[in-house]
Amino acid sequence: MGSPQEVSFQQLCREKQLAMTHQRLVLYRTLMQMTDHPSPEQIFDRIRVELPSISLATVYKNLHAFLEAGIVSEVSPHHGSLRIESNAERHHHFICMECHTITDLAPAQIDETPLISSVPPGFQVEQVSMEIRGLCGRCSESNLSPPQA
Amino acid sequence: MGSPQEVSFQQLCREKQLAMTHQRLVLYRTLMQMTDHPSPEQIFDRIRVELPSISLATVYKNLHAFLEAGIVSEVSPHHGSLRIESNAERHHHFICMECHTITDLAPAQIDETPLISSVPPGFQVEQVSMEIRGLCGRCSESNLSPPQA
DNA sequence: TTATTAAATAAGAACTACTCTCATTCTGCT
DNA sequence: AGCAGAATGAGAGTAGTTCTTATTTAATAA
Repeated sequence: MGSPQEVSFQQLCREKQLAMTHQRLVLYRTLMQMTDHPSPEQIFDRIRVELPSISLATVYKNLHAFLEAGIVSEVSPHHGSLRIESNAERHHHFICMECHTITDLAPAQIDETPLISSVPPGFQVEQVSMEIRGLCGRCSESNLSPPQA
Repeated sequence: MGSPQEVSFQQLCREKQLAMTHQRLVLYRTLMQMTDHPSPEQIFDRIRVELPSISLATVYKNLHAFLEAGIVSEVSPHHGSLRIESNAERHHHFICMECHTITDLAPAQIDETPLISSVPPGFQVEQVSMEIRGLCGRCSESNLSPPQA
């Protein structure tokens, strides 16, 4: 008992107002080891080796708890459903984290060479796309307004 | 019959080796009007106003046909399932269009100011992320190898 | 340390987004 | 017009995710 990692996770839970359960500790340890952007199912499969009785719903619920607490983040903000792009012009996107709408951004002159150079050898680049995440005008406003009856 | 749009869509279908059906024409027209990155369900709801008997499966099938033909494209390459990011360091992603794996890219020095300036007024920027789509090393290789028994 | 209370868990039902199957209809060619 | 292959509609089937509820567990107070 009391490995450095376990101690720091206990602290993290206290900070984020989360109860420190055994399941959460194992999930946390597993996530820190899986650096390849796993899906909930992949995480579940790996955790079950160590904790055979854990439920998939617990994995999902705690992933959401960790996401809300900022302990981990989400790579793809539109995993819920396919989104179609009919604008063939080169452009970038603004994604609202609240209402999930996607707004096209006017094409900006950006030097992408340093980015493309960071691609490992053997990989084939087809398309570069940039996205900004945040709050759209509408959601930004409604978040500002004080809670009133 | 024979509006300019209809004629050009007929041509497009011929180029892409797709039969020109009434459903496809209406879908195409609808897509060109919806510039807000709609989901298949939203597209279906809108098409049904004009074509009440169309089936959702037809919308999905033709969206895939249009995607393959390059008539439209897809905004989010990971809509299939949630993907977790445990790397808190600032970095960007390479997304393999074949096997859907996500590879972290080493942080590159890029001037993002022109991109951030393109955000409409009233929007709140929280995070800028860049992704490169293409083929990872492994998929790149297996695509090159000649088809043999 | 134990009692209390609120929160977390396991299990499986339910729901949503999407795909498949197949009988019928339509398109493109002759 | 006639034919062959492709597309459609309807609904069943599947995968990923969320909800519900009874039980267990953690955090706090006594």
